[in-house]
Order: sequence, then structure tokens, then C-alpha cells
Amino acid sequence: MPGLDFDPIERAGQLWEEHVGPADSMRLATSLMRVHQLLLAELDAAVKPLGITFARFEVLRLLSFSSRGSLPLSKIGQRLMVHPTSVTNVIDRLAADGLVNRTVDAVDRRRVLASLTADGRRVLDAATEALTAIDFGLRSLPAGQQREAYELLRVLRTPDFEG
Amino acid sequence: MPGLDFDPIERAGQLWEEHVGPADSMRLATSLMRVHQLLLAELDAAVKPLGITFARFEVLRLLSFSSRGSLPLSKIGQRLMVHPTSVTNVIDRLAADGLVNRTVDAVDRRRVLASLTADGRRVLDAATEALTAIDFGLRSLPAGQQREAYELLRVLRTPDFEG
DNA sequence: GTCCAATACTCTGACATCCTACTAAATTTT
DNA sequence: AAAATTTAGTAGGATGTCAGAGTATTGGAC
Repeated sequence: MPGLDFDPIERAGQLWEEHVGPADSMRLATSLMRVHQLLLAELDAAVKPLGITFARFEVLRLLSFSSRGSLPLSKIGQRLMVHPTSVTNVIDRLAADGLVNRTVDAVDRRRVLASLTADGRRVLDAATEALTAIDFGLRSLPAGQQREAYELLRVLRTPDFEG
Repeated sequence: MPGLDFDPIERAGQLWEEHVGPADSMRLATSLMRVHQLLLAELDAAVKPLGITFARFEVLRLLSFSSRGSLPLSKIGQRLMVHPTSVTNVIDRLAADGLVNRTVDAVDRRRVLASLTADGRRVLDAATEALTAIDFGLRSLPAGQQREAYELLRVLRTPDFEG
């Protein structure tokens, strides 16, 4: 890095972003990492008083939207795009806290069905309220730009679809 | 990415997102979570043959841009916006693999300085090449939209500044 | 009908992250 | 100069994530 008249250390964070070859993609990738870290920290903090994390909130929310009131773990994994072991992990903790029930599917005994308990419903409602109150950690972004960002990211969520 | 299944028929899970009340912010928040998961998995896979993770790549990259060739751990934490213990963790693993050196700062003996080894430099170069080859997992997003997304997310990365 | 492949989940281990202390060193106060 | 405070890093524990291996169940091939 030749010819710098300011402290290179203090500027390194910005420097690589502006000088390195594949600047745009690297910038966006690292930016997504940072935003995720900050956002998740804020969302976790918002629901922490209720004894859950944002990951658990997402599971509870998913269960509340299932028509039968229950979902096989594999389905939860597909929806949240997480590994089967992650689902088992989170469901175990939710069950230990009495927020969900686990039952073996009578039709296909390989399956485990998770469903909300009354407590789970209460916690979900309170968490939804808490998260809505902080605008899901996105109040610094105007509503219109939230939509834009959502549309831009849509393609990245569906890697192998429609080009 | 085994365990991830994108059956379009089952994607009804995303439908509700468009019907619920505080739709925009919740949609964007969950979208960011999914994109992060998918992106990180792809980036980790790209550098896995080199024996590192994307988190370690970010640390190596940061060290390579420091003028003195070393950085105190606290500075690394600030740049990557992660907890001090996370830095200690990653540096420990990098040092165990011989990719960085740890030395106590002679000026301020509270500080620990991390610096790249020759091996670390080699791994960093190879990782940069591997990540560039896959466009940092963002090839499905056109360059112009990558810039747009970056600009939109900027505000979320700097919650305290309004620059 | 039996055997085999696919599916659903669990178990163990690795990783990165956070939080709450805690120690050591430097800086500020008094 | 001594004490209090701040700063840098570490230790231990929890969480969520993934990968690999293993068990149980189902469903298809023969």
C-alpha cells in the first residue's frame, strides 16, 4: 500500500473495500455478515426477557402458522433452511421449556411432530409484540428501502431457482 | 448443502410473509437471516479445502492490510464487529494451525499482537482466489444490484452514525 | 414377501458467536 | 505515591449452526 499519508491501520477497514479487485461482491458479502451479526444481536436482546432467542421465535412462529397446529421437524428445517440437527437442537430446548410438544407421527413413525403449547403461544405473542415494537431492528431503514432490500435479496435466498 | 431442500410446492411458508401486519420489517429481517445462512455456507465451503473458515479468512485478510503486519486483537474485534472472546477464539485456532503469530505488545503489555506467518499469507492468497472465483457467493445478483444492496445495508451496519 | 434404498431423526464433535466473570496492565484521580 | 478506574485479553458456559455417523421406519424392486 504505497503512498499513504494517513494511518493505514486506521483506514484498513475502508481501504480494502475500495481497492481490491472484486470489490463489489466482497464488500456486499462482508456487509451481509456484519448486518447479520448486529441484527441478530438486537433481535435476540429483544426477546431475551421472554426466555427465548430469535431462532426459537422463528420456530414458534412457524408452528403457529401451520394449519394442523403441528409440523414435522423436517418441514421446519426446510422452511428455515437449516440443518436437521439444528431443528432437533432448538426443538429440544423449546420442549424443555414447555413451549412445544413433541409427538411421534402416527402415520409415519419416523416423523416427529412439534406443536405449540399454551405457554408457547403466550411467549410467541409477547415476542411478536416485542419485535414489532423495535421494528425488527430495522428502524434505521425507511419502509420503502426495506422493500427494496427485500427484493434485492430475494434472488440470493433461492440460489438454484429461476436463474 | 445437504439437508436443504427447496421444493417449490412447499414454499408456501413464504406466502404468509406477505400477509402479516408488520410485513416489511419482519420479511426483511428473516430474509437477512436466510441469506446469511446460505451465503456463509457457500463461503465456508469455498475455503474449506484450505483448512480455514470464512471467519478466519476475514481475520487473515485484515492482518494482511495492516501496515506493520500486525494488529492488536481488540482492533480486529472492532473491525469485524465481534466480541473480544470471538477474536481470541479464532486467533487461537489460526495460531494452532501456524497461520498467525501471537506476540505481546512491548509498548502496552496488555495487548496481544497477531501477525501473518508465511503459511498464513499463502493460505490467504489461495482463499482470496477461491472466493473470487465464486464471486463471493453472489453471482446470482448482477453487479449493479450488488452495489444497490450494499448501499441499502450501509445504514444498518452503522446504527450510531447518521453519515 | 424379502431385500435394499431413501427418508426422518438423533448423537457426537467442531465451530463461531455471545455473555459473565476474572486477571493483568495502563491510566486517571486523589 | 496510592487508590480507583479503565482497558485488553482470557476462562468457562450457553447457543445455534454444520458435518459425519448411526438407528429406525418406510416404500420400492425383484
